[in-house]
Amino acid sequence: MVMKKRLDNRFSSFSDWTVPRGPRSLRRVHRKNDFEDGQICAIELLASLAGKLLQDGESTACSNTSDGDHSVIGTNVVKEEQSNEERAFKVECCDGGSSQSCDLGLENTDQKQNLKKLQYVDNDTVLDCTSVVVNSNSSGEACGDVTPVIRKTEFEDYRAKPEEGSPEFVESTETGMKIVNEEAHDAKGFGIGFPNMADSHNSKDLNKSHRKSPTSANSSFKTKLPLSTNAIRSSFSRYRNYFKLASRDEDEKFRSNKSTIHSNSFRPPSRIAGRRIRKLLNSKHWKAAPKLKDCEVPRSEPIDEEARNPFRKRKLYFNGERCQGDSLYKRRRFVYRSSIMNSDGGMSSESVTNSPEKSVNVDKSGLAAILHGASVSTPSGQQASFHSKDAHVKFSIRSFKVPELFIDIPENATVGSLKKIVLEAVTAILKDGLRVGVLVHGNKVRDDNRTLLQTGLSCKDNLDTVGFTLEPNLVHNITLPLCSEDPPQILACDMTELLPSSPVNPSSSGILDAALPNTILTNPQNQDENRHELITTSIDKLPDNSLQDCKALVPVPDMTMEALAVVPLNPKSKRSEAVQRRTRRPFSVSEVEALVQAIEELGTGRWRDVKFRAFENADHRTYVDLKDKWKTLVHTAKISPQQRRGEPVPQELLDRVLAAHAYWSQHQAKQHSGKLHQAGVVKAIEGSSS
DNA sequence: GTTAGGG
DNA sequence: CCCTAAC
Repeated sequence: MVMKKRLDNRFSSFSDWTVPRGPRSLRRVHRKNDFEDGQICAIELLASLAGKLLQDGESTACSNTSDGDHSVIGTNVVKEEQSNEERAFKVECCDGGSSQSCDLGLENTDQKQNLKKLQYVDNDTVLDCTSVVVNSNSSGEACGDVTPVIRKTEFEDYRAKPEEGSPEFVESTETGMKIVNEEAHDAKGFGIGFPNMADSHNSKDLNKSHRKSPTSANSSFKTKLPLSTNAIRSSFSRYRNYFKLASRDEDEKFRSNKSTIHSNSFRPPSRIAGRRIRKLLNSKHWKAAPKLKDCEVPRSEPIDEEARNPFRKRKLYFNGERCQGDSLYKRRRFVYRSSIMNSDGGMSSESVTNSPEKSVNVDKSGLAAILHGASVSTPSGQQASFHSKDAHVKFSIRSFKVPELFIDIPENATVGSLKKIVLEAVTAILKDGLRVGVLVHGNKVRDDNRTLLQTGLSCKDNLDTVGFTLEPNLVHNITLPLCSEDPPQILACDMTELLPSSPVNPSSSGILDAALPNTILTNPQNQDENRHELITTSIDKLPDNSLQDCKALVPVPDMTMEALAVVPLNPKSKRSEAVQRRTRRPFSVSEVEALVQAIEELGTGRWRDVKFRAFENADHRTYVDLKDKWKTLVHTAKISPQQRRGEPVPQELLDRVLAAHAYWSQHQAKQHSGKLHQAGVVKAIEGSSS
């Protein structure tokens, strides 16, 4: 009876929760679990957590009245008190974490003293929930007992979809990334998911229904990411791979159920928006330093600890920030990234975006290194023979471009501390070891066995087409201590230089397609000359505590997609250009089909609607993109097949394109497009194509 | 914020 | 894809 009461209470409290943004769908999913098959897990969790709390209680002097309240649970007094607690706890964990963990909180937060600790535990728990893959050592934190359970449920939850039954799925981040990677390159991946998309076209309400009742585990992750702010993401950094693994393709390409896109308040920052912000920032640079005061959270960590490792504090900070809800979300707009360019010798605020989308969509990330003025000499003796050992190609790298860094630092932090942070971040990025990837004409050369000659890198003329990428050494990710939160940052480096014996592992060449774990850099210790070269700005020696105020320094891998895009090899083109072009993402046939269908139904001139209808969850596709694609599609359909390039679009689709184009051209889609027309369109199209 | 169209 | 004018 008591139990029932408690449960009821708990459930009702759920509905009262007002978690800002994305978390909703997330919670929905989790709640579903609770109701259906998650009961046991939840209870297990509770038990585990309770046990853990008790253990911790010994040292924290927190009383365990949890036993006592069973008897009074039903009383108004207790109830009210509880609700307060709940509220408090809610604030603590409303980051959109699993409802399970929140449940736990409710059950175990009888003591206010426990709140703090609980919060800590819960945060860890949440983190672990999302990790699944990462080592669970959890650095001996209180979550030790709890995480496994959560992990299990979470894992099973979404596991069913992405990669069922793959043992390695849970074994390592690296594996996860690989899997993602494979999927990313597997056209089938999309094909599998597409049916859903196609189906949705038949029902305008589908999206809505999806939102109302997410059915795929993917959605949970989908929403999860958007939820997190940069700061949050940084906290989740090491789990990024996991996210990717679970949802990247589906989330990105398929129409998973994201409910936020329509919401202005929580619209996944589109690139457009990002650019806008970026532009804004460019003009305002550091003025937009976030005000973190209201975000401050009680720190459970000793000062000296913070001083010792300033970055650790970030975790706490982020945990706290996650509680900020909307304000936090809004505030993220003020978070900026900065990039360090050796050419300038300084750093410049470059962009502010931190779209979850980006994090999800990132294909390539890293640090861009540009090799300017690469010089290549082709020995005269170089013959056509691929085995010529005498021929040499010489490269020289003049500069590297460091990838964007995400820095979240309080206004009152000193410039010196900022410098130090930047330096540490950069060094940390580099210290973890990098792999070099070679790009030719923007395409990655995966076969290490190919010779330069074969690759076309033996002649000067082709040197401009060579690019290099620095890939994180994934091995490090796996061994990262839970607390250190310092996943290696990915560097996309673009140098015109190429080392013949670059240690690129062909098998892992796909790494770039997996998002790198977002990481907070810590303890950059290895600083070699080369690294220092990256920053010409002198860095004042600061006392360790000078960093005390540093909230976070995070390399933001997710932005990588854009930031990492290999810098144009052509030195003359735009080397100093801060804003880099988005990486090209050719539309797949499935996407084209979705687009065509949407146009057939909606007509042209309603690109926003088309976006929401057919690409709502493809964050990397803006309606402008769709419009442009349609434009090219129409053009493609008009030209001869011989003139077409890229992935061939089925003639059937092109026919539909022409038909739809013709129809809507005539019917002024923009004005009165409606359901009335739809039937006609389809009809006309059918007639024309048959 | 969207559209439309040139680049 | 980007950029912008126009709405």
